[in-house]
Amino acid sequence: MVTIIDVAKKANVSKSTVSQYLNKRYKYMSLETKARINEAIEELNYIPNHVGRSLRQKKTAMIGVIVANILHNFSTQFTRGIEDICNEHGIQVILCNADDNPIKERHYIEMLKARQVDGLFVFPTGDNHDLYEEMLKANFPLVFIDRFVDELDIDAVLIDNFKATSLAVEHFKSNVFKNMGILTTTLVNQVTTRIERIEGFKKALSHHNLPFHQEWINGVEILSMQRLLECMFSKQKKPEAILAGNDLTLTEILKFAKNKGYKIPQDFALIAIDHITYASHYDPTITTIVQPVDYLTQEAFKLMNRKMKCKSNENLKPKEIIRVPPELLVRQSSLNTKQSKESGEDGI
Amino acid sequence: MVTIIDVAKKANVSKSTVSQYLNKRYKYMSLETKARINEAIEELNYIPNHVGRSLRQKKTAMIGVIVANILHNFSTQFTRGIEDICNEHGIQVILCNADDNPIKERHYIEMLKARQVDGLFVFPTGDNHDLYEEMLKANFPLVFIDRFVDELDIDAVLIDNFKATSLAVEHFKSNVFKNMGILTTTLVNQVTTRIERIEGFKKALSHHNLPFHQEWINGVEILSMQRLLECMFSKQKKPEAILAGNDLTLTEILKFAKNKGYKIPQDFALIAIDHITYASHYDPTITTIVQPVDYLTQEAFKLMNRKMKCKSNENLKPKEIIRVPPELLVRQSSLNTKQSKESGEDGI
DNA sequence: CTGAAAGCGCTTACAG
DNA sequence: CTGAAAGCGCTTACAG
Repeated sequence: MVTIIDVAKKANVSKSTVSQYLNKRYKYMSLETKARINEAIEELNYIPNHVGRSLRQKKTAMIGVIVANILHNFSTQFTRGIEDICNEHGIQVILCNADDNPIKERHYIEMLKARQVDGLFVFPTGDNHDLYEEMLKANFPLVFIDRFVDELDIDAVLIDNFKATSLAVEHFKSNVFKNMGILTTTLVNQVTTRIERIEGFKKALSHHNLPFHQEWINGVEILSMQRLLECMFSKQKKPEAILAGNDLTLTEILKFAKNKGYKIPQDFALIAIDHITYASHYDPTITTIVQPVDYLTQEAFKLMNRKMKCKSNENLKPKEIIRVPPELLVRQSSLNTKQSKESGEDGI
Repeated sequence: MVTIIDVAKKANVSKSTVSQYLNKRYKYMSLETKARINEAIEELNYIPNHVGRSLRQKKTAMIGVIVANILHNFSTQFTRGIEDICNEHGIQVILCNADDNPIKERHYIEMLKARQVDGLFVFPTGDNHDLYEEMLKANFPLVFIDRFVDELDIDAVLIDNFKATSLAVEHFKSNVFKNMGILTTTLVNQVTTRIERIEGFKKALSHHNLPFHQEWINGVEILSMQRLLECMFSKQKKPEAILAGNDLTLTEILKFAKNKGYKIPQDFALIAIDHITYASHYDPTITTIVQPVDYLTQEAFKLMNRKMKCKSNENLKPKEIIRVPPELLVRQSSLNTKQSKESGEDGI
């Protein structure tokens, strides 16, 4: 392992000077010295040890990302996006998957703090308020993604869930569907997301004077979804249109339709929130409401960057919740075949 | 920030003793000292700084994973699996996406080495032989995944491509398809994977005395696939069955079928290599050849672990290429509707 | 059973 | 314009 001392010896300077060179502080450096150091580095194939630097500088140029559940496509999208941006800034990303498990989340937060990451993006599982609060007090750069915690003044970036649900309801309405429901995943602690999507859906129904059916408004665990759907569709009165709250829910609904022989959109119309890889070639093509992930990651990074830069609490703005606007991509699954015969934007 | 010195002061011992405690070397430690240190740690809410430890111990308990292209589902599967195992061993994973770009790959390798990762899993893009060789010489723990480089003695873990392609060919044959083709992605440098799947396919054809059609055996860039498929299907003689070399290729084939109105398996049968999320509820359900990811990650970790443990070259085994056996999951897309009416294993 | 000292590879005032 | 010294937070022989 070649170190800064080896370079210094070879170039006949002190390690201080080599360090100046490495940090591009050329101001007072003679061209000749610069050239000699450069040469030594090349010859020795020297790569500065980031651990030494991190210890001394008390920063690591690493940030942690703890996703609640890596199986959601959105987690992967966010990770890719943020990694790209961080990479441009010389920051490395450590990815952790809490698996919807607050205990794992706690473990990762502690691990990442021990590793002295400069900041943390968390999709909070919602059960480690003491840890969050501690980090907040210590002024540790922390940004929540996709979810936030009401009681804590921690910044967050997330989709505008009210906009998303109302886009869905309006689109269903304009396709002359009246009786609609929403299905989404939920865990006991993910209060915000669940409340927002479900509340947003209810609000939109009432705003548009659409009938309200409590039994079609559900947030349940993935494992209960087949049973719930069977139950819903065994009744006399069935929903005409369903909004899937996320990609994993969509999978369950499609499985259900396939197994029971329901045709979409003839038997029920369908919209899914989230980017769905196969949306444009599924049969039928699937109407989706997508998050502008690029914009979202940019905003998230901006927030983080500001926090990483300011050391004192003083120049901090109050809690900021950034809501990015979702977009409706109309395809076949949500079109009323009895009313209109046009196909989706990139359909058949 | 509380350090080991704060703990030492509070517990009235030296920092050496605290360090012994932290490293669970209790052998010569009085119970009373132990209790005092434990108490001090609790009270101060002390978390040992991993950077200091890393610098001193010359190891970081971090490993890097550089995937060639994160869009392949297999990359995500591998990452999840290896992260789980590493986590059990107290190792953190840093994930990087080379985006099929050797320049990015080089950049990441250098970055991760500067960060002193203890080992590296790489899905090699195939164009940084000098770097690989350098690491090999330096006895740096390096394991290739999914691909390997012929000329270099670097261990690798990958699917048995010959088995995979022959499973597909045999299954097609037993469904009385004769005229089959293979389509897969390729980049100039991914020589091994491409050769193996294409060679394996050819071998299986000849082994089973099946007709060989050079024009149906292709490895091209994703962006050229639609054009290629159009061309293939515009000819008088069309393939009866197609093997998709991976998930991204499958997407292109499904898009093509959808856009051109081809029915699967009536117009052509289809098998895909890789785990496909929607395989079991797509219409038709899709026959796949999946990699045993758990087994694969375990083998990969075992190799890595062995390399991380032995310092000298001496007790190293010669180059090891571990090939994990793929599994065929029969569903509807590959069944000959003219011959048999049974449906897939988990289909309608 | 415990502590003083050295050192991991860097950076950063500061002196000259 | 360059270098000596101190120190970041740990661990590890070694001494007692």
